[in-house]
Amino acid sequence: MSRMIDPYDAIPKYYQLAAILREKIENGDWEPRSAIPSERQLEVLYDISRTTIREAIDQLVRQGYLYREHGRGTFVSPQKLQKAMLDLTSFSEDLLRRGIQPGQIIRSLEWIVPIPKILQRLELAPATKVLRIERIRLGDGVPIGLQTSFLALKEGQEITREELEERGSLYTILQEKLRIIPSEADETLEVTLATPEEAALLQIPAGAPLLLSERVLFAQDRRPVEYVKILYRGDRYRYTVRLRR
Amino acid sequence: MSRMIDPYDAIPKYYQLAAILREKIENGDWEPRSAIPSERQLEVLYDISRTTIREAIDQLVRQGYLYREHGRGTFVSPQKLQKAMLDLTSFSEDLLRRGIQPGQIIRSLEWIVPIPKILQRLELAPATKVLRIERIRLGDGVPIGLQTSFLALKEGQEITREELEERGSLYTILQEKLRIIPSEADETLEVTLATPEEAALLQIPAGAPLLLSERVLFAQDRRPVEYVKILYRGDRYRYTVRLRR
DNA sequence: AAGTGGTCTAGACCACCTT
DNA sequence: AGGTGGTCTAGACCACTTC
Repeated sequence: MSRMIDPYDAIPKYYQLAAILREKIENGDWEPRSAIPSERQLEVLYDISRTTIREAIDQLVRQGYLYREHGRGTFVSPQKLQKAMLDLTSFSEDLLRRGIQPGQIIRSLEWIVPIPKILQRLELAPATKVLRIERIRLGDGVPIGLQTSFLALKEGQEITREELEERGSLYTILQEKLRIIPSEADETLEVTLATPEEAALLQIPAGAPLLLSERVLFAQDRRPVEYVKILYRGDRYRYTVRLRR
Repeated sequence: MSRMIDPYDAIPKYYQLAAILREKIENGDWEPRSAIPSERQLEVLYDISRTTIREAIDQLVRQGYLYREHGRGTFVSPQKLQKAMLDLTSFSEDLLRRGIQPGQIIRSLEWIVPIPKILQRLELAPATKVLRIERIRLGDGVPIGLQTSFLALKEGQEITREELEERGSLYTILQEKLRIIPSEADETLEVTLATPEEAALLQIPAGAPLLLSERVLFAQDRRPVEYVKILYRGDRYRYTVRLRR
C-alpha cells in the first residue's frame, strides 16, 4: 500500500485522499478507462467515511481525472499529456507550460486616471486612480506581445518596479504580497492590424495581423482587480482554452 | 415564503433548493454582496439537513452565484447581466446569447477518410471514415464563419442533411438523437489571412484577417466526438470566454 | 441478487470572525 | 461567547447495471 491518510494532519482528509488518488493516476498505476476501487472499498482501505471519499472523488471528477458511471463504477479519464492544465493562467505560467522562457521589458509603471470604459469595467468611480503597467512580453527573448495592465488597488497597496522585475509575474505579487487571489476572468479575443508604433515595438511590419485580448480579472469575492489588454503577434502566438459544460 | 421543497419529487432536494436560491438571486430578492441565511437557518427554513444544504450552495458557488467567507457567511455575487453564461457552447447557442439570429448554409455532408492529423485528434485508426459537414454560418443573415466538422460516430449512428436543416444545431442532434452529451473541449485560436476561396465564401477581400478556431469536443467518458475548424471573419466576430482557477 | 454510484439524515467537532 | 462556514462520521434508502 502506498501513502496513507494522517488523521492528525491539518490538511483535510478528503484533500489528502484526492492527492493520493491523483498520484496513482498520474503515475499510471491505474490504466485509463479502468475502474478505481469502489467507494465502499475505499472506505475500508483508507478508514474514511464514504461522504469524505465522495468529496475527494468529486474534486478529481471536476478536475477531469476521473469520471463516474451510475451503477457501474468510477473510471480513470484518458488524460493524455498536458494533465493539470489550469484554465486561468498568467502570461508567465502560460509560456512556461509550453516550454518557452518568459521575459519582459517594463516600459512604464505609474498611477493614472484611465479612460471611462476601463473605470467602468473595474467598477470604480470617475477620476479614480489606478496603477498602469506597460510591458513588452518576451518568449525565449523574442517580443510576442504588448501588455497593458490597469490595477484597482486599495489605499496602501503598492507594487514597485523592482518587485515586478524580480518576481516576473504580476499574479505572484497579487497573491503573495497583497493576498488577492485571482479566481475568475472574462476574456474577449479579436483580430486587429498592427499600428506603426505597435509594429515597431513587436518588430513586425505595420499592418500585420494581431490577436487582441482583453481580460477583466476578479478576486474571490468577485471584485474586479485588473483590466488587461494584450496584443499578440499573430505569427508567434496561439491561444488555447479548455472549455467545460 | 416562496416555493418549498417537495420531498416526494424525483428531483433531488439539493437541486430543488439550488433552483429556489438561484431564483431569489436572479429576481434580486437578495442584494449583491448581502449575506443569505446561514446554513443552520436554511436547515430550519426548508427542513433539510445541513449536508444537503451545503451541496446546493456548493453548486451555486461553482456557478458563480454565491461566494463564501469562512466565519462570516455566504454572500450573493454581484453578477451584473450575462448571468448563466455557459462555457462550452455551440455556435448557435453562442449567437443566440448575443441576440443575433443564427443561420447556416450546408455546403456538404458526407462520409470521408480525413487527413491523419484529424484521425489522430479523434483517436481513430488509420483509414477510418468520419462524417464531414461543411457549413457557412450566418449571423442575422450575413456570413460570419466557415465551419468544417468531422464527427467520430459509431456504427449505426447517422445524421442526415434534413435533420441538420430542421434542428439547426449539431449539439442538439448529438444530445437528443445520439445521446452523446458534450462535456468538455480543447480549443485553440489563432490569426490567419483569407485565401481567395475563403474570401469569396465570406464575402470579404482576399487577404483579410480571420480568426481560426480548432476545437476537439469530448463526451462524458472523454471520448473525442468532433473535430471542428471554424474560420471567423475578423471584422464581425469577437470570441469571449470565462476563465476559472 | 449483488454491487455500484446518487441522495439524504442527524449528529459532531474544528477554525474563523464579530462583539 | 456565539455565530458562521469547514470537515467528518456512521449510518440509511434509492436508482442503475451486471450476472
